[in-house]
Amino acid sequence: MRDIAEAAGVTIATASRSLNGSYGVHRLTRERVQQAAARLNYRPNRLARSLVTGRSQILGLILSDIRNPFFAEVARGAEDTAYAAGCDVVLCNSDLDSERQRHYIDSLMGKNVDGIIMNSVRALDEAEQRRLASSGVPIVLLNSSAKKIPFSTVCADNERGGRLAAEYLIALGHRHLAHLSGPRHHGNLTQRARGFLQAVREASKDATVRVLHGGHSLAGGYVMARKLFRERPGVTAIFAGNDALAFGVLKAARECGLRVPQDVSLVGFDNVEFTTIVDPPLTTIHQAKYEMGEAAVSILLRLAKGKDRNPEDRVLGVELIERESAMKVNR
Amino acid sequence: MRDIAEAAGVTIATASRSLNGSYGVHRLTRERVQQAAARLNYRPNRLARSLVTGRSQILGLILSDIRNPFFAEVARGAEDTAYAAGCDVVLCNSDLDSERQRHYIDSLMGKNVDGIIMNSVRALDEAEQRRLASSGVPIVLLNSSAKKIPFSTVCADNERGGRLAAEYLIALGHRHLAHLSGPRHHGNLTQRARGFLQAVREASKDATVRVLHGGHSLAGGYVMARKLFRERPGVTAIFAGNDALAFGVLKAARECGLRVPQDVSLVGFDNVEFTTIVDPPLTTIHQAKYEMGEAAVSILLRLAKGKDRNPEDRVLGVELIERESAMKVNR
DNA sequence: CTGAAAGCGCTAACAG
DNA sequence: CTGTTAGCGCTTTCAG
Repeated sequence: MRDIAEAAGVTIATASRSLNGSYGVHRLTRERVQQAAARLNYRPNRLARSLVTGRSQILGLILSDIRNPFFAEVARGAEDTAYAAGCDVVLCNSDLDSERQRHYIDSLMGKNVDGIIMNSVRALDEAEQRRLASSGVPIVLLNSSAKKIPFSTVCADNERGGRLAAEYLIALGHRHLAHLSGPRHHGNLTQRARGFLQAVREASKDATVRVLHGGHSLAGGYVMARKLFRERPGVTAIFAGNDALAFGVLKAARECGLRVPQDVSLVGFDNVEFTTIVDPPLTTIHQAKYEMGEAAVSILLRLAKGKDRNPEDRVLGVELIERESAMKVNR
Repeated sequence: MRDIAEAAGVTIATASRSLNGSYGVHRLTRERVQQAAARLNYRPNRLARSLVTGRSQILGLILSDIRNPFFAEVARGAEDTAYAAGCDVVLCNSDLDSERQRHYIDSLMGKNVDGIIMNSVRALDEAEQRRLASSGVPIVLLNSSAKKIPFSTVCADNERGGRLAAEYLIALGHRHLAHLSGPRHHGNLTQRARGFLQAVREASKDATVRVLHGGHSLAGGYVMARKLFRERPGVTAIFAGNDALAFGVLKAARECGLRVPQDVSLVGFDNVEFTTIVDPPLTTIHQAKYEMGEAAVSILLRLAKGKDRNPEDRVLGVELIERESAMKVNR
């Protein structure tokens, strides 16, 4: 920058003013500076700028695992809107591990990030959560925090999604249900389970539902489904807490010689792209993943502006997508 | 930092030395400083440090689209090794768009990143590529650049993978083949096509292969396959340039009432997780995706160390994974 | 409208 | 072993 100031015959202060929008520079001076900048193909050092302004144009994105297509979609939505706003996003895979989450939070804050998106904060104890919330860095969570700690949140109406699945399966005549729900105390999955169970009870006196816990991805669904099929408890329909789990079920079913949906109906949650190409195409609860990323970033950006710092909760609608993995009960 | 220096009764310089590893601080002094730091829960400002050291502990990752499971896997490998080395990675989705790539390169360099991983640099013209290569920032590409521009590269042996697919299909008796190859001049896909075509020619005089170009993801494969099936050219086997394309083929086949592999055999490339859960499980060429991310970062880190700045080319092996989407030709 | 000067938080010579 | 002093590249008062 010193170079271009010299080349344009001004001081570095005027150069700075010319390059940024700040008013109060003669039009001709500004043009001279800009030309000099272009000629020397000047690239501003954003670190230096951040050091003085206190803002970094960097957002943190702490997710369980980017290999989960759900998160990939959220990440893309987040990145696109960050891009539009001139921000970069740093990607952090936490595996929901508290150690790793702490590391990232520290690291991000040391970089003066303008905000952080986390899919969950449950791995941290309450004191840490409280400290996080009051650190001054805008934070948005991708599940309903439900706690008295004032984080912003963006999430789908998980409970409603669970209800939708239940009502659908009950309407198809199923009475012996199973629900694969991933790890206990996993925010979103827990809410889906709650909605599902409530709706089943409300809809039918004689329905039974067996709830299994395990991993939250394909492998977990596979393991739980194997267990379920081995014990042959006569369930005719399964609601998987997410599509990855449902894919695991599909795999297990094929291996066990069970046909979906003839032998067992299956409903997932998320509506990831692959639901359309598996066989049978998966009936599932749609949630707006890309839009969640968008929403999270836009909240962060608003918060970072500094005006109003009130947390915001945004809940996105869900919708049953009927495909071919569920059918009327046939016994 | 001033605060903890004061609290420990030393100058800020000694504080700095105590907190970093630099030798030459009395053990007791160091301990005092560290305790003070802990007590005031001090968090170093990494931007300030970067400003003076010139290194940022940030890596850039410019990919087409993180929603592609292949890239998600690479990203995870990259992020894990970056994490182990105390680096952050900023995620950039380029869609292979040159404008967006330029933006990210500028932005990353403005942040003094220690290195950049790009899946391809073909969208940039040669002058830009050359400028990039000589910018001083370590760069590694995820395809073989093949150009005289000295980028480091990490990629699978794509040509060999193509050959493997060809030899396999020919051995199964197929003579009327099709290859879905994505966009023209897409580095990796082009190499796979070359290997495939060469091996077909070498293996059989009377084999024909129809090559189609189009998108490089599920939707593209779907469109190409529809076209192919509509024209019914009697092909008995398809080699898709990647698994996403193959999934598109599967979808199109189901819609057209064609059975895989009875009516048409299918081989993919990548071996993403979903190959195991589609029906039929996809026979494909495995490439080490996670390891590519690892390798890319480790090269970057070595280059960033500053010692030897020679570019490095790492090519990872491939392997045919036989599942159920291909069988002996039956006519 | 422009220049001079202070300083963001930290590291790295160079003395002592 | 520790303190003093520059300065990384930029923004931002405060004067003029």
